[in-house]
Amino acid sequence: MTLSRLLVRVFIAKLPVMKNIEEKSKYHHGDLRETLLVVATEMLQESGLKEVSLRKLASRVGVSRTAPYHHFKDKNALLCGIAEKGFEQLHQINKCGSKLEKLSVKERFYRFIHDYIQFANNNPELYELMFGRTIWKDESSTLELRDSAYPCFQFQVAMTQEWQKQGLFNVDDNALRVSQVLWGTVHGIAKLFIDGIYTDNSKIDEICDYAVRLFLTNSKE
Amino acid sequence: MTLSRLLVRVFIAKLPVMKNIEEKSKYHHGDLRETLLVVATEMLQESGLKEVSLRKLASRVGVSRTAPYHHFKDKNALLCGIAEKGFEQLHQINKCGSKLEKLSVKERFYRFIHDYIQFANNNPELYELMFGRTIWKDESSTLELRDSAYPCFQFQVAMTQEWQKQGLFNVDDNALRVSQVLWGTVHGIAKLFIDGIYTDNSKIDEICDYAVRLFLTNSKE
DNA sequence: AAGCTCAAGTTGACACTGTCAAGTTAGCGT
DNA sequence: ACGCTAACTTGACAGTGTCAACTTGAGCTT
Repeated sequence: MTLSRLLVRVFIAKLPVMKNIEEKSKYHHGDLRETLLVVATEMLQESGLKEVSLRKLASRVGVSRTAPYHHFKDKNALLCGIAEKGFEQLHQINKCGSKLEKLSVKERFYRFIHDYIQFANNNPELYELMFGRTIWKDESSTLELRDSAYPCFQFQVAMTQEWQKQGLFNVDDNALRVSQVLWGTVHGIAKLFIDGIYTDNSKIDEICDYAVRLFLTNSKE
Repeated sequence: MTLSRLLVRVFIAKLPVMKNIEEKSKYHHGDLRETLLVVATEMLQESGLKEVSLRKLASRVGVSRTAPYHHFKDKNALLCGIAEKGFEQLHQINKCGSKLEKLSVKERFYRFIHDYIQFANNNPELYELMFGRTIWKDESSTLELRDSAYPCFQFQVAMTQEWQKQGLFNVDDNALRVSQVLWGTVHGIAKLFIDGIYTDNSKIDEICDYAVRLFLTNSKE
């Protein structure tokens, strides 16, 4: 939080735009867009989605209320920008998990489910935003958001195909459909925890275990 | 919508509070609480959660901005009131589905999954409210809400136990955990549709089929 | 070097929100 | 007939997203 903000400052310092090293009298901010994203993400994770307001954000960054509008069409576009980065993170996690070749397929499958729900639970507000209707319903998602989210979705289908090949699921089944059900399951469990309906976080691992078990009792591997 | 509102009016007419049949000069509304719930539900289903504002609601009911505060502590309490009725509906659907004794267990299981997702899809805004963090997170749920939601949750565990007894799932497995995973799956799929991430509604049935298949390939029945 | 352009930043304003405090109305039981 | 009190009212406040109109200043052209 303080660190990430510091990194932005360093980044700013490197830009040719800055006249001198001291940050005084900076009518032009330098890289306001990036700073807004970073600070907004901080606010999101600290106090939740409904606490993120453009005005508070602007004042926290030290800029006027309407300055953000020169970098984001509206609030929704800003939120899409935050979510974008979230999808890159999640995609990264999935890629890492599928590369662990020392593990058996079953173990990798367990790892996927576990890591996914862990990510959601570690970043509840970000996850809420990434998969919430705020940014998806009514065609409100940005093009850039879709560009970062769709590869993440597709990767999950690809993983499912791999699991099918390795005998975890029937190869004849439609991979997209299987993946949609699997994703539904992890998404649903994650949401029920995040939204406060499943309240006992200490049972997360146990529930993941059961999810794996229910899907794999009949697998060949 | 028009019907439900009419019913309320009829209800009002029956109340001794009303001085005369014509609805003029009604400083005291009669049954404002119920009317607010009905009209708010209409607004919710017509235009979505974020379009429901106390002020619009009040003006639509024909009452001053702050009148609702004499029947609901705050906006959250009103929303909880709406959700309450939703849970009673859902509970009813589950009860009906489990009573169809002509069907086989497998068919009843399919029926549960299908009906659940159908309910969510037919009442997307209501479902969003019922299971959203708006009313659940931060201890914001009303006592009355919990009184209507918990039985609904428990019924799903009871159904799971029944399915275990009938050989659909291992009897030795913890029913609560199995039910949590099953519910996670239907909830997740429902949410992904409602929130606009799964967009092709014509594939709902197919996805339900796969969900059932993935869970039941190893069942004894 | 002077001047122009145009993105980046500014203030003021508007309509909307939830909610509180203080006042008014009228139905009920005594 | 009279008050009590729940139900309902208006006024006010702080907060929101967003638009229109204005200012600033960095960088290119001449």
